[in-house]
Amino acid sequence: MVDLRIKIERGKVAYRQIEEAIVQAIREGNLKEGDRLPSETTLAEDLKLSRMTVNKAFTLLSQRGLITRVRGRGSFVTPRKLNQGFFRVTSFNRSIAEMGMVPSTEVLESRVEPASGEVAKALGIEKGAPVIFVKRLRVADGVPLMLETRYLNEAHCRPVLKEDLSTGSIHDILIKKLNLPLTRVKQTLEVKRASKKEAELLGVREGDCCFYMVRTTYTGETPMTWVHYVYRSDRYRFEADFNPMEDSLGE
Amino acid sequence: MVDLRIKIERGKVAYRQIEEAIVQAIREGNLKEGDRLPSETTLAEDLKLSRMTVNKAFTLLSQRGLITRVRGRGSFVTPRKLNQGFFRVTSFNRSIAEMGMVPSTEVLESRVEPASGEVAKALGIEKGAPVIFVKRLRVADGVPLMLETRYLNEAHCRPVLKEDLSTGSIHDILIKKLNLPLTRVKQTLEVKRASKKEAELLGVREGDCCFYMVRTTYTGETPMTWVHYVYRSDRYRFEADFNPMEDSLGE
DNA sequence: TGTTTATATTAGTATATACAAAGAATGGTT
DNA sequence: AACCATTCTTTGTATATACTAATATAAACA
Repeated sequence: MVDLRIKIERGKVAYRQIEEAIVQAIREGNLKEGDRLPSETTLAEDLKLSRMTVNKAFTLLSQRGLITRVRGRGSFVTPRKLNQGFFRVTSFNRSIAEMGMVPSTEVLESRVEPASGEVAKALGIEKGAPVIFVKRLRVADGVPLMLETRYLNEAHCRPVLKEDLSTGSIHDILIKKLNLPLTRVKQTLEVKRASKKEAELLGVREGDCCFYMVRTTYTGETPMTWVHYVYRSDRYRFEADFNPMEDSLGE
Repeated sequence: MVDLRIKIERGKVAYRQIEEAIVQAIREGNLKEGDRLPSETTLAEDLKLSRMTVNKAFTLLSQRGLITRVRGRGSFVTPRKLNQGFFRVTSFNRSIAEMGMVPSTEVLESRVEPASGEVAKALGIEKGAPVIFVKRLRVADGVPLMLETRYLNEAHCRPVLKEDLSTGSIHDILIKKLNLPLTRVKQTLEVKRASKKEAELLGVREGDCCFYMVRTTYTGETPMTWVHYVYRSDRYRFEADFNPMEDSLGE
């Protein structure tokens, strides 16, 4: 059994502190995949809290997929791939943080260049018009997970270049700093073999299969960004949990 | 204030019944966007349950995004206008038709068998209980595209076996003929290499990368089907087109 | 009239308790 | 050894209670 050494401070929400402490323990390796957590009862006694408080923390961790609970046996750290909702646009940083890992970003390239025919078509601008080009490697706990190649509509997104692209999400910058609400998303997802360069950056072998997502985001009817994502398929999976309501699954 | 007319049966989990009743009220239009729900206290009194039980149901509904709770004001049905298309999954037949091809289906296997541990767990039934097993090859213009392995909750879906599984969608049969609305979908999507048998059926080489989707569909909180899909990744891709507003707002 | 103050309502959190249900461990019987 | 029943551990659910914090409402006041 692992000793968690959690210190509960008063004034803050207790079950969140438990949750956070366990996420951190997982992140730091003090809790590894398959490790058993203290039982709700013993942890409650240790922390001088009610079992229901610990129970609530465990329930939330279980809902996040971080732990698996089995009645009569105990609670265990879930071994799992990383998840991302395919039908959702969440920031990379947020989803990684939710999995209990530390996200980081390496900016590989970043410049203004004239749009190629393909880019111009995707962004609905004229060929040769300026676009912002950003290439970044997204990392979780030091492990490269995803390669992002992004083109932004320069006419609307120019101030992005002044921002620090190695920490924040571009998504957030557009919404919060440039006040460009993303009102529509179109994306496709397929499987692609890693090129030599992609394989090097992602730390896989050339020819390994990756998820390949292409996404266009719009403000109103104006395309703002066109992004290609290459995800390692051994470390990533897409997850969705939704209410289809009525007829959406039919045929 | 809307009268929910919920009837709590004993023997079933109470907070799930509340959850389900409210989801159904929303689906049937008895609760509309922005409508206020009864307060936790009054609903608890009505149903002769503890407030904490109602609180748990409301918390879950809030986590699912179906209701919004404001301390001091009450709980309200979340407006979903901005999310149209968010909960959509383009079905196999529809996407094939959209590409201008003719979908067809070959039923490979179809029988009732006792549930393995894994299947039992997925469907929330007892190991060894009967399940309907269906294996089908989905084809477009004569080209095999997807292999579907499906387990159905026999207790609820028995009449499915009388239906023609080579044309219609099983979803349609459940919804229209058995009156089992599919109210919730959970699915994961990853990349998998084709086994020898899968490769033969799909007409690809063994070890080729495929999409591998696992989907559980629910009627209320009861799992109805558990399906594994293996898609040829050279011929198939996933598309989405939706409005992400709500997700973009949150931090 | 407009503003402040007190009060009621409502969700958020925390506790203590109780029993149910699933799994593990034990011990005895055949 | 194999099998069965019993007991223990652990999570799952439900209840009753208490207090906090955000909001709304009503009353008091200037």
